[in-house]
Amino acid sequence: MRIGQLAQLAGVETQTIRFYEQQGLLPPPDRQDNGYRVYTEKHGEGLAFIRRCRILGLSLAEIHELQSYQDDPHQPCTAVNALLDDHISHVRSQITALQALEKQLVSLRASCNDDREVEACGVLAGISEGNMHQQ
Amino acid sequence: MRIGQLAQLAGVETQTIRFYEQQGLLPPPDRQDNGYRVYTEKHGEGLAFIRRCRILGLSLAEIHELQSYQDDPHQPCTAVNALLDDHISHVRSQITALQALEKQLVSLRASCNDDREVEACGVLAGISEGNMHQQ
DNA sequence: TAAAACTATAAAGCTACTATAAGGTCAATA
DNA sequence: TATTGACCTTATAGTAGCTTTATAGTTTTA
Ligand SMILES: [Zn+2]
Ligand SMILES: [Zn+2]
Ligand SMILES: [Zn+2]
Ligand SMILES: [Zn+2]
Repeated sequence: MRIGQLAQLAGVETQTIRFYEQQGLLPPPDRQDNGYRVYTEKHGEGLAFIRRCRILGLSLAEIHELQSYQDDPHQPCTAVNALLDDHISHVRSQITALQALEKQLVSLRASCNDDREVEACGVLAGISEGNMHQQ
Repeated sequence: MRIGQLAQLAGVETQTIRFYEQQGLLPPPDRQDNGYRVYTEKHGEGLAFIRRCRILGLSLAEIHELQSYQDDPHQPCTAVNALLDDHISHVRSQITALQALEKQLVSLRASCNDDREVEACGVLAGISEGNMHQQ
């Protein structure tokens, strides 16, 4: 299987596959005489794993870490679970931060109705005057 | 006022100020004979405006847009308000996406207790098997 | 046979900075 | 006077995760 077909199966661009190889997330495949990469089903599974991790918001470094655990199947899986716990708290703190932000933005927006001149815009005034309760 | 003092007042690094100048967000200040930048209070206000926008999560492009509205103070402020509305919906959709993500991650995490081997880890199995209800 | 479609590598671009390098300027000190 | 230290200058590279572009070689199709 060549790179284009693998890309189509996985729903990614060919460059993304080469990028993952370069980053050490996909093992370098064999090459044909002309230099074309030849992929096996294993590569397909590896790529699918990476993509599902990315959909879950895991960084390439976190994926790399998961892969290193997979290479040692008889270790306890504590580290895997811990990685996920950490990631969940990443996500939760992002949510919290964004919710606080949303509140600020909504209150800022409420300080202006349309049909004003820029000079009198409540939004711009709110930003300029800096009466933003931080954090 | 030189760059270091302005930086301290605004709570940013000097490089950040030069960066904003380079990006066209801060007007190029006058220079002393030795080439040092000399800032006025106007620059301080401009920088404070940018920083408050950044705290609100606005991109440099959005800030640039806001500045262009400020240059035309007698226009109606509809566009300003619209920009903020757009940004609020950016933030809201990020929140929604992250909340969905959190759900997936929590359910994935629940599929494993500690004290298993990596081979039998419910988390890794959950990712590998791809039984993730997308979006 | 010639164009279309595919593959290859290398390098730049994206965001919003941050960090590093290599050097010039200035006031105070030894 | 020489030197230290704090400040300033520009230019360049690094961060994350790709995407885009450039340039070129190969295979497939019309
Ligand atoms: Zn994470
Ligand atoms: Zn307004
Ligand atoms: Zn926005
Ligand atoms: Zn586990």
